[in-house]
Amino acid sequence: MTYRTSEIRKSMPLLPIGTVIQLTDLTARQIRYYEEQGLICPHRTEGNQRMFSLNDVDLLLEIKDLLEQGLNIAGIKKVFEMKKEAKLERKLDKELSEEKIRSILREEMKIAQSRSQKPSLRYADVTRYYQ
DNA sequence: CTTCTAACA
DNA sequence: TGTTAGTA
Repeated sequence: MTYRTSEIRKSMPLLPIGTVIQLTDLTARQIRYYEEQGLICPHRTEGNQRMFSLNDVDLLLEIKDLLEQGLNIAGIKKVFEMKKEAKLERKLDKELSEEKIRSILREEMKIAQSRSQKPSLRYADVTRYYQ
């Protein structure tokens, strides 16, 4: 299973608030309040009922943990924003390295083609990973 | 019976 | 944050 499909599963809104209460030991009041403060954003059904994903549960457990460590809502917001920035940076780094790999493969193919009309074994290997 | 919003002794 | 009232 790919990383992306597992992320889709974790983002799928499946749990009603009652289940989340059991999973987190938070009260309904607390969960709704954290949403009101913008820390979480659970999906809503047609009947306006909240449906939480596994990611939402993880987020709530993290909120609970940070709260127990003495942080207030504002502090938690800052922590989340920092994580968001860190994710963005890692994404940019990843994209850069992938582009780097592609450019190397392009060079490899040029070299391989200039040496013979028939693709070399190495050239065949390379093309499997290119586009 | 569960969940939602709004309000407050 | 707890709790309650009145809904859906």
